[in-house]
Amino acid sequence: MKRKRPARRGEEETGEAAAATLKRGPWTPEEDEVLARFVAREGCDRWRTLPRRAGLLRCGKSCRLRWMNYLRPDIKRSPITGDEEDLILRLHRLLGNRWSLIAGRLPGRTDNEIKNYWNSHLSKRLIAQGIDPRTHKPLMAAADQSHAAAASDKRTVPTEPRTMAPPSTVQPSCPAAGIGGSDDRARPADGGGDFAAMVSAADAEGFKGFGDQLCAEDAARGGFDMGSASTMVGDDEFSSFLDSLINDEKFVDYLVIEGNDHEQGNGDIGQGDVMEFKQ
DNA sequence: AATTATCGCAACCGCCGATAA
DNA sequence: TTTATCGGCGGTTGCGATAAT
Repeated sequence: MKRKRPARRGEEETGEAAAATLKRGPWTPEEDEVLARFVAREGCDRWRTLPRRAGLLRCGKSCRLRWMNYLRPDIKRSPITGDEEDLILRLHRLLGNRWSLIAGRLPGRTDNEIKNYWNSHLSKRLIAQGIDPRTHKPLMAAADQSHAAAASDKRTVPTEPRTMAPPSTVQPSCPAAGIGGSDDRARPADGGGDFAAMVSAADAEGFKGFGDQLCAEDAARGGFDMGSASTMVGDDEFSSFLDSLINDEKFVDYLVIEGNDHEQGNGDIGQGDVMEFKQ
């Protein structure tokens, strides 16, 4: 069930009243300079009042976005490398469309950049190779699955509510902070990225450590929630956990898939399954 | 050379959970 | 306890650049 947004807030920042006074559209170099200077001088703790204090005719959201996605000094301008692309693929398979979480693992990259790169490059390439970019499974199997899912539920995306980590685990977004990584909410992957199943599968195939701990605690609670998990074990440990999943052989090998599953149509990527993903 | 289609990126929109009042 | 505000997120749109016809 969607929560009704308070009208006042929307009117304030994005509504017609604001549109009459606030500037929109592409940022000018002058605006960029004003914003960058102001953030360097005053910091970026209160985006809502920042434009007024800085003398910008933009809404706070717009300023924040411009800073986060373009003006921050630690942003990489270079094209996404093969290694980064590989990491994006693995992380997307683990996390689904959790772009900020994915960006948190790629220093210098923003969630918007990764999202755009995924939508314009990687998802198309996967489709061309017969792989469903949402599930990372062969398209035929994915189609079967979604068909089955549709029969029981109109939605293919889990309707679980978001779980946001406490502020203590949320990194600041000012210059000193890394890019991305502010999303510790870590919902289960949208559309087929069933993280609990994935962790269990990884565990069943030899993954030990956090998988055991998280699954056991999850079982006790009656449901797995990666957001809680990351909070529960702390950022460093969660980070290590993620690293271990990313680097796990199972996910390294996933770049190449054997033809068997295509024929069997079960879509599962198990041990020995190798998914072709070459440029 | 002109027109149309496609692509990629920047920015916006609407929603959410957290939190201050 | 309730309500308003805030920061942050993912999804979507708009537009300029480029390619194709």
